[in-house]
Amino acid sequence: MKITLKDGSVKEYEKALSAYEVALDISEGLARAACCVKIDGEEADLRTIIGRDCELSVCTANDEEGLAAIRHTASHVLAEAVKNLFPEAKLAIGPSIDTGFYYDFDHEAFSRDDLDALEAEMKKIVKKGEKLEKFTLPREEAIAFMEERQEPYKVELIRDLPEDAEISFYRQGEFVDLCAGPHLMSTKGVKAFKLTSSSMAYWRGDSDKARLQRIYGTAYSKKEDLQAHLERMEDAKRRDHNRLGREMELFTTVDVIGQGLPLFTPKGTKMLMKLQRWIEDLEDKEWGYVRTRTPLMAKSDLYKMSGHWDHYKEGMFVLGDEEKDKEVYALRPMTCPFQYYVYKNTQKSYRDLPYRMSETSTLFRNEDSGEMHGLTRVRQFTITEGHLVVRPDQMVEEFKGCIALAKYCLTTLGVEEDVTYHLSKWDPENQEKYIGEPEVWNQTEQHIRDILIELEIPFVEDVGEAAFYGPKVDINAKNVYGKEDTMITIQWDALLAEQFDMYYVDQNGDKIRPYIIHRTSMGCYERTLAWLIEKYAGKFPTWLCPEQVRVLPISEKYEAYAAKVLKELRGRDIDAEADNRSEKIGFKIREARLARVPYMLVVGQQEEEEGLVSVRSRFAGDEGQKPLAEFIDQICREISTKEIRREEAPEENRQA
RNA sequence: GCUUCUGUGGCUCAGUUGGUAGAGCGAUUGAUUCGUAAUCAAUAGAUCACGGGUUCGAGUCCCGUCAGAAGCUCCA
Repeated sequence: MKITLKDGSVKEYEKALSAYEVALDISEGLARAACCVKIDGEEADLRTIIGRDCELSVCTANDEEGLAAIRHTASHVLAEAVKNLFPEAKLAIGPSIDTGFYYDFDHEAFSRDDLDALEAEMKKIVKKGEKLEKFTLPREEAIAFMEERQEPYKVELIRDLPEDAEISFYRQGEFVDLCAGPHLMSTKGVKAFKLTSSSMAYWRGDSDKARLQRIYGTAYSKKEDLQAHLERMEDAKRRDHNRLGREMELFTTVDVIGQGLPLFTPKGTKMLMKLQRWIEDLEDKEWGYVRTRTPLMAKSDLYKMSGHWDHYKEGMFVLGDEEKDKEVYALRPMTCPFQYYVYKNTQKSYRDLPYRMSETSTLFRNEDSGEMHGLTRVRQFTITEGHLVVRPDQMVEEFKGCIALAKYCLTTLGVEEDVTYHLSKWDPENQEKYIGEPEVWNQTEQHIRDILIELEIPFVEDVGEAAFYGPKVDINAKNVYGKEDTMITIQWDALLAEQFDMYYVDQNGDKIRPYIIHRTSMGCYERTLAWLIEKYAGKFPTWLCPEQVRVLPISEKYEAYAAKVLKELRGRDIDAEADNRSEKIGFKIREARLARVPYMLVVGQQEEEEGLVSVRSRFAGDEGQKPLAEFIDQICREISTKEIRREEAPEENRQA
């Protein structure tokens, strides 16, 4: 029997032996560090008996798979600890996840004190260092075994396994759990762990099923790694837009105004206006868009026509009472039908297409109260919304154009490397959720796939994420805690024109149904701002800063000169302020830094005579003296969006 | 919507077993007019989220409402 190792070398053995024994044969150190193995690319347990030729690689805590095995074992240790301290708790499931692991229990809520007690109990279990043993049972015996132990959730899991599946269990001391593995050889390998939080979770993720208590934790092979992880979480907390954005006075919320309704303060508003002026100019002057302004509300009739009244009424703010009032209105949750009527205002010829409409559009969605979060999930938001009405033969080119525009926006914001592209497809298993024929779906999905491949954009495909009228490209970004949000979406719609009776007249005088692209270029202003705050930790590119230059006279004597400098800066559309307080200059510099102002101009006697200013920048510190005019030109270049591709920011500003 | 946790001056937080509030930063005023990470002093500012309850007495205990956080579910 020949076993090929990761480095290409080959080991030969007479008879079958376990993966662990192979690791031991390679080196004792490796055997000690080993967490699991991959046999011909398949993840497997160290206990797996190898009896044939194969490729074997041993995974340690440095590999994704190895770390997962540690965490998975940690979740079993947690389950054992829970069973020890709370014997009445019922076990559900306990996998490893990106950031650690969790385990769900049917039990009353766990407090922080409970978690601390459980952590202590886990330490005891790890110290005992029981060996984990794997064994399998035939289906009926497995069910009987878990019934006897009074674990109804486990019984349900076994019943749902395929008839021919091997049903495996792991035993550590007294504790036994249904589990496919892989696991460490002993609980001793769970060296550094922490229970981070607990919360409710639904059995099988279904809000109609039982409510369980989930305990989250994280585990590493070394204390230092755990420490580093906890520090990363601390850093994330400092970048969190919901905290930093308030601290920097970009936005606030008020109890009596309501949930999910942020107020933008002058600095935040300035940033939003910079984004808005930039994107509107860009779309209109360089990408051929026309601008619309449509009502924020409409009669219920419109939503009945679009289908929203039946499918989305819960998500809308309805004004009036259907029972009593003759007419009921609702705030709009999207712009689509409004812009369709702009299109329909005049008859269009094939020559008029593509007809690209864009609107800085405020939308309202009545999200459930638990869904709101900072600026990323709100009840009122503004989006660079647009609909392109195109001839079928223009569809591919226009769709490409929308992706190119989105990419350009991301590049200008300096975040193009932080996104992932998704092709969101329909779910053929669930056809009643969508309209249109399967062939059309498969065709359009293939078109989009071809476009992404042609543009050399890496992407993943998600089943069941499409809109009901068509597939889409979603561009997602992660927040500081690793949670993903959609920033930009571009949707292919070959169906809705029919429902709204939209058409154009072709060469032969026939009325033809156009296709529609629903798209955003820069996304939703609130969400984009949140993302920028976290990306740059508040140290925005100069062009986006609400305050770009702060003028600091070293004493009152130079206030006149400072005023002159300020006037010249503002005359060139630079956002500048002067700090004329009678504080020490060092103090004023420190404050400007804390406010994350990118440039400080320290002005005093010498400068006034020679027309110079002393420049300090947020990134580079003291840049020395230069003529005022030269400095102004430099800043103007830096804040011109036409010249921006990417601001060079020091390492500390980049997201991990 | 569900589960848990949280809610004290503008901000960050302290407040021990129930005895009617404290710090730092910030703000204001005065002095200082100063060259690169904190000049000195004084002053103001809190019905302890809101509404009930227990108690001789509640920031502290209980219930409800509102708001925030984490997670679940949802995001057409």
